[in-house]
Amino acid sequence: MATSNSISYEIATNLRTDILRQRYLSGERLPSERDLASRFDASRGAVREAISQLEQSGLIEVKPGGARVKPIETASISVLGPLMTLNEIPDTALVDQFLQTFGALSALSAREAINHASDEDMNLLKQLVVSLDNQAKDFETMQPQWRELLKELAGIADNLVVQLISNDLKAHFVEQMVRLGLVPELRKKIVNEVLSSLKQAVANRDGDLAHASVQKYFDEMRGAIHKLVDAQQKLAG
Amino acid sequence: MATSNSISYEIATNLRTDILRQRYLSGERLPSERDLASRFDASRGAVREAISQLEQSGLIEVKPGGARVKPIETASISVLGPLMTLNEIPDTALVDQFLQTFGALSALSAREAINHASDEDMNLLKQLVVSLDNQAKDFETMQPQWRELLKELAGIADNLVVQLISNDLKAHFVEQMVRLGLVPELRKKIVNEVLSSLKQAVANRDGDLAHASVQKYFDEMRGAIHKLVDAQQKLAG
DNA sequence: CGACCAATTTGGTCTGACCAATTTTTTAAG
DNA sequence: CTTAAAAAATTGGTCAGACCAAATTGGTCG
Repeated sequence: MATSNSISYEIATNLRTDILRQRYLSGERLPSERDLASRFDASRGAVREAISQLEQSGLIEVKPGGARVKPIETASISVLGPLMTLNEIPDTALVDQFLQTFGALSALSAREAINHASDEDMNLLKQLVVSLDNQAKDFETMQPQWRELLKELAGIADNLVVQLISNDLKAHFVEQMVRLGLVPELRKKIVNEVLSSLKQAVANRDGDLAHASVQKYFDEMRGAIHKLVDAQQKLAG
Repeated sequence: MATSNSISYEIATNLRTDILRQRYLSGERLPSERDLASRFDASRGAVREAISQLEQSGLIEVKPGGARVKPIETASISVLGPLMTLNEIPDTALVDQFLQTFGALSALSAREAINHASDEDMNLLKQLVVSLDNQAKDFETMQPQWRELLKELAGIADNLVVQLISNDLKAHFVEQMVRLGLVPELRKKIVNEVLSSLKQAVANRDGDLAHASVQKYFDEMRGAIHKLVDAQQKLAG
């Protein structure tokens, strides 16, 4: 959890929030380390560690003379989580973009997994899919098994790049969604269709069908979450 | 450039390499900060900054008592670049995985861009595609324009998540490919097909076709690079 | 052999200092 | 008054030495 206590962590969080909230605009200079140290009532060392983190996440560029804020678009994925929790209600567009992207990567994993799975892998996948299909079709009960399935698919696909990306996305995003209580209501009809085609894909070793199935599931989630967030936003006025 | 000079950067690079080379195995404890300081002939502060970077990239977990190495699969994308440059000849599977993943994301961008582009955007895209088509079909001359096109597509698609991921992938990977002299030889026939369908996609606002075209281009690259790396590996024995 | 306790080690933080590069201010020249 | 050069102040990079609390280690005792 990256030393979730610790002064430097606190400072980094504070500065990151300020930058993402555009309290420091892109191109602007950050206060000097000495300033920040006294402002946060900490030592320069602690401030430097915090700044080092922000630098590695691409939010600032620090060089002799001063540290400057960089445009958000040039940052690293690690800013996604903080960006998500900036407001009580998450940014609809951002959530949608996340689901779209994560969906594409998951679908990719699914295709590759099915195409390259060993017989043993296939048996495991069959079990998981059947078990998913035999369950109540509401999001919350299915979610853990979906994650298990996706994790298994990722493992079988054995694509380190996707895996690393997914780490970042999950670490910095998925948990936030759960924390924010974003529980979408999926249409049973669609879910059944997805599960059905997924079973078929596993049975016939049809990677493309698996790809399409997973894609469809994420698209359904996108729609559902969109509605949900819209509703939340109306409540909040 | 993340303060590419600086002692702490050097230390971080050294330790990262050691970890990726599995000189420190997963679960193992790293030497203490004081040890590392004397070993690198640096101050503890510098070592701490280096360690802070490794921690943020998910390679180690540091807590009172000692820092432990984590399994690579749980790391962040930022380790891709270092992983790529570990050996003179890049890991074939890794390059392939990268192209597959980056291709999927680019294809996604292309579809979304075409589907949501303004008339102005479309005109720009038309220009870029035509300009690409009017060119020699070898990789090196086309590459800059391809990157320009992909960048433009990403901008129009306006998917921050994809953008951030691409930043990491590019920063930590693409430049390494260029540096390693990985210049694939694409088949002109395929490239022409891709460009042709891409033109058509732009002309007809066909997002799915754009998706398929970009995908096809990356697939061709995968094949070409695969051959190329194989050849290099044979040379190196 | 296992449970318990003291000594040691380790990370987290602080203070204060020095250097080189950069920025800002002052000064001098046109 | 503008501009260019020089001096002063600021800033990041690094170091040394110190203290604390948590964790590890090693020895001791039941």
